[in-house]
This record gives sequence, structure tokens and C-alpha cells, in this order.
Amino acid sequence: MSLSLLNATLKNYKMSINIGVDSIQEHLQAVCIESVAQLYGETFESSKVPVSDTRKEYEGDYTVVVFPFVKVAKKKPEDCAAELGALIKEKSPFVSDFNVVKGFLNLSIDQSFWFSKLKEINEDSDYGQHASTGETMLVEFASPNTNKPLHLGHIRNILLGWSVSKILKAAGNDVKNVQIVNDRGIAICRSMLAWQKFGNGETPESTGMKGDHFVGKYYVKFAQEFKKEYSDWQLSDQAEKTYQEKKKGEISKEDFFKEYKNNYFNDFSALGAEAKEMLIKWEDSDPEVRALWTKMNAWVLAGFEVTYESLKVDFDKLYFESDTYLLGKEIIEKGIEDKIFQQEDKRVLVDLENIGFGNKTIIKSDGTSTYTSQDIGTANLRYKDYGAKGMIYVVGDEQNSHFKSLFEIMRRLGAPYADGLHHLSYGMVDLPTGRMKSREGTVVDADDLIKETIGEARNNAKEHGELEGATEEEKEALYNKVGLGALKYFILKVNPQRRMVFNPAASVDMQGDTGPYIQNAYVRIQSILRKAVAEGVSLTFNYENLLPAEKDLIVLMNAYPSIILKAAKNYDPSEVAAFSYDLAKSYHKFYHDCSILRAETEDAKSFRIDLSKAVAKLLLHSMDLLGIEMMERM
RNA sequence: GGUCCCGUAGCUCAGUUGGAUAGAGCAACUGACUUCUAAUCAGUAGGUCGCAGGUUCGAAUCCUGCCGGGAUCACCA
Repeated sequence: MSLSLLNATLKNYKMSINIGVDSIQEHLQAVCIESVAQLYGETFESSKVPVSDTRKEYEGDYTVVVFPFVKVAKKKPEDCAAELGALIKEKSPFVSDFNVVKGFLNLSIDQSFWFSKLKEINEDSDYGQHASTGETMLVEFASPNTNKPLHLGHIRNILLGWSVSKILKAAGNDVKNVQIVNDRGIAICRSMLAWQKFGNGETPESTGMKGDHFVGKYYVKFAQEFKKEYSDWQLSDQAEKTYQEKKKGEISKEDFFKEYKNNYFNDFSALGAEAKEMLIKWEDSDPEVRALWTKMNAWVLAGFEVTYESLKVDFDKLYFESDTYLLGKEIIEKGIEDKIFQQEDKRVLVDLENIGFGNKTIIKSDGTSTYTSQDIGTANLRYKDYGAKGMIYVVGDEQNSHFKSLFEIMRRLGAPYADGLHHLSYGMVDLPTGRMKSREGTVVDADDLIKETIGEARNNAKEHGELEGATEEEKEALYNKVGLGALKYFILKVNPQRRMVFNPAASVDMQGDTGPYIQNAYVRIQSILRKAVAEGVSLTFNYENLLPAEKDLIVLMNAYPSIILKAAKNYDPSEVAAFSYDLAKSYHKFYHDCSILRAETEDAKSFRIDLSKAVAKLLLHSMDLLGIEMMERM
């Protein structure tokens, strides 16, 4: 079939059956259902007729499993498949051949389809970008506390949020990136107090420290001083008395005091009392405390900004808990009126028995807000700001039940966006030695980690030496891309909901299933394209016989738009990561098997250059969805 | 104890709405750079898919029970 004829046929199909022919699977499915109906008089739902990729060992491109039809056909699976295959081949202009193995009908697609697909990919400047859905979605991620620097857990959060945001955009949504900065509360007061008592007026500028690390230093300082105070206290009569009165069963003094720490902070600690006093002053808008708070928060936020920049992420809007923690009151009052919430004096609560939670407090008996009331208020504020029907919260899975109850409450309140709320829950990041513990100093700092992976990229690059003539600056930019590519890919290739093990040594690996492996495929293509331009290759496009390695690439690229949709639906960047890797792997194989610039014929050469261009385009696009940059050489 | 999540090769992970002989990478071993960038490719070896039942033409996938690991059960955020 000629190209123009094929294109005409494609158009006809788009008009005659209302399916996007960019999905050849959907087309085959429709034809299959039609054929089954014609042969056996029963119309199957499309969900009952899966069309899957044919396994490598067999001839063909797509496979239909005919077992479901056997009952109505009243024939042996083999006969049924053969009969069906013949009819599908007759009906579909794309099916060139078929074969039957047991109950599996393998369909071969005419290679002119693949040629036209390649043409489409190269000509469509937006290939992969879906038409606008008209929906606005918010993605909330990062959302740090302002009392200490970011760590590995935040990195997973940030990379996930950024990538999901990109994927949702590619799926046709209008997306805004937001975060809620947890800038108030007892934690920041601890840092503030420690700085006031022990800081001697030093600043990030005077010490040359990054602001978040500087404030984090005082958070640690507070913990140390508190620990000292607590150990001293444990020797006092008051401690002895407390132990005798409060202990339950036979518990050693040591174990008792381990668990009693928070109570000590609240009931006896001098430092605790001071920190709490500071919090109360903050809430009363005491000018001195507020000034200190403003100053220290500014230091931290400036530090975070540097980390975000080094990760190449940014936000459309920052919400501050200090602004939003009092919100939600009106909605809650309305909820009381509507009998959605119950009131007991000042306390407000909601009965969540139906989702297995019992009573949940929304407003405390002293009339102050809770996490839940804040989130109700914040969600509503965001809806006012953006009119977004979709709100994605990228938050660790330890908060699963909080979001489950929050969403249930929003549903009961009849929020117009209630159905669009989604908690993108992800698992904790463990180290090979186990869980990260700040007390044991095993927390992996975000900035250190970024620096390390870039350093590793620098070491690796020195062994390769393809960068003659590049300036130091260009080289550094490259190490940056390679290092970050390794780190980001390492984290994003894992399914979010899964708890993952972060092996520092493996994360800077650059061979095999890694970011740099994929970047390398792109670099190889760029190198070829530079040479092709230099040689003045013209694209003739009269290629006749697709080799398997060539067809594999087009088959993969054909699936890209639907992979984006699926990743968007599941909020799962790992599906995009898997695509990038598969495509890079297939390209590396093709590159090895087939000469490009020294191809057998001029037609083969121009076809392969065209094919390489398409691969480069989708590698660039898909890696961009992961927030990973590509480069011209490495 | 209640609720939820997880258990696949030595390690880290894939595995579509149930489909063919369960796949990658790392680590180990073997081979390929006078040839478009070897950060590559080809190969060898490595599995009782936690265990036991059940449903089905067909189960890593669905159901039940058990074992093991984790999260969470606040008027904290």
C-alpha cells in the first residue's frame, strides 16, 4: 500500500468508526468485536477483548486471545482463531497477515502503517501532547517544615510532584504547582529559642552557611540542650516521684523515661516552657517574636529556594500555614448548621464511623484549629484561587488515613471539587541499613546528595573524555545534567506507592537501567545528526523492508501517547520512566545492529536518520516529563 | 487488638482489565572497540512469584486462611 493511499484509508477510518486510529490496538479491538458479532452473533464489550503485544518469540505484532469467544463459537480455540483471523484480515486495511498458536491469534500489521506512523511522529510537533481537557489541576508537593533542611524523603516527594505535574500537563490539563509551607508551630519555636539563647547573633551570612542548614543547626542545638536538661532532671526527686506514680506495670526507669520524653517537655521542662511561651506569644502577634520568626523563616526559605533551583523545579504559588491555619471556620460553621458536624461547647467533631474512623476532632475544645480544619480551609482557598476541580496532594503514606477522612468530610460538605481530590501517597525511602533516623544521624541531606551525584558524574566523565574543546563551564553543566539525571531516574523509576530502598552507591550508577544510559542514547543520535548535516544527507524516504530492530522502535513510539494517559490516570511517573528505558534500550540495540551513516543504501540511510530523529524527540519529551534534561554530547 | 499497604533471582526493581516458556538492571562469568560516542552490545548462570487452599480453559495477578515486614489508630502537624 502506498503512503498516500494509507493516509486516505486512515482518514476514512477516523470518520467511519469513531476511534482514534493513533491507537492501532483500539482499531483491532473494534474490528475484532465486529467480526465476532458477524460470525457468532454475539457482541462483546471491549473490556472483554484485550489486544496485547505479541510476545517476541512469535510472529506478529498484536495478539487477540480467543478463549472468551470459544463458548459462543462452539468450536475448538484453534479453529475459532483461524476463522476470526481470516475475517479480521479481510476487514482491516492494516492487517497484512495472521497466525494461530493454540488460542492465540497473532496479527501482523502492514509495514506501511509503521512508515506512516514514523512520518506522523516526526511531523507532529506536539506528538505526545494531548488535546486540552479544559480542566485545571493543582499539585501540592514539597511542603516542608521551616525548622530544618530538606532530606532524601523530600527529594522523592519533590521529584514525584514535579513529574506528575508535567505528566498531567501532557495529558491535556492546565496544572499549577503549589506547596503549603509549614512555617508555624512548636518546631520552629525550638529553633528560634535555641538561636536566641546560644546564637550570639550569628547569621547565615556571617557563617557562610545555607539558611536552612543554619536554622537546622539550631534545631539540633535545641534538641541537645533539651536532652542534657532531661538527663539531669531524671536524677531529681521529682523524676523519681513521677516514675513511681506514672509507671505502668514492671517497666525499667530507663524505658519509662524514653517514653516519657514528650510529657516531660510539656510538664516540667524549662526549655519546653520557654518554647511554648514563645508559641503563645507568636499567636498573640508579639512584635519581637514575630520579627525573629520572620527573620529565621526568611533564612530557611532562601535555603530551600537554592535546593529547588538545583533540582530544577519551581512553584506557581506558595501557601503559608501561618496565613491559612485559621481558615475554614466559616465552612465549619456552615457544616454545623447543616448537621454535618456536631458541636460540644467549643469543640467540633465529625462522626466518621462509616469509613471506620470513629469521631474526629475538627476544632479543639479551646476553640483552636486542627490539621483537618486547616486543610478544609486551604482546599477551599485554592478552589477560590484557581477554580481547580482536581487537587493532588503529594504526601507520604503515613498520612493515608488523614486524607481519607479529609476527603470524606469534603464530600459531605458538598465541595464542588470533592471528587477531584486525590492523595498521591508514596512510600518511605529506606537506606540499605534500614530506616533513616535523625536521632542516629542517618538522615541523608538533600543538598549533600545532589552534590555527591554530580561529583560522581564528574569522576565518570573523566574516564570517557568526549568533551574536548568544551569550556569548564560547559563541562560543569554537563556533569550537573548527568548527575541529576541519575538521581532523578533512580527515584522515579520506582512505583510511588512502593516503599523503596535507596542505595547511595547504586543511585550514582550510570550503567544499565539508569538516567545516563537513556541520555547516552540521545547523545548518540545527536552525534549522528551532526554528522548527517555535515554530509548533507537528504531525506528520500523510499525505504522498503523494515528490519525487526527498526520496527520495534516504531511500535514502542506508537504506544507513547497512551502511556502518557495511563501515567496521568495513575499519577505514576515510573510508567514514563519504563517507556524511556525501553526506547533507549531498543535504540542502543538498533544502533549496534544497523549502520546508519554507512547504511547499505541511500534510502536505508535516510530512513534510519529519520527514525533516529523520532527516537530522540520522544526520549527528550519523555525524560522531560521526569524532569531530566538531555545533552548534545557526553 | 482494629484498619490499610507490602512479600517476585544474591541485591534493586518491572510484570497491563487474569493469557503463551515470569522479565530488566546491578553483582559474577564469557565474548565484541583500525567501524556512526563501549556511559554500548551479545551471551552464560541465577525463580517453589512468602505458605496453604479456592475460582477458571488459564492465576505472580482475583477470593479465603495463615506466616513475615511496615504504616496508622491524638483535642500533633
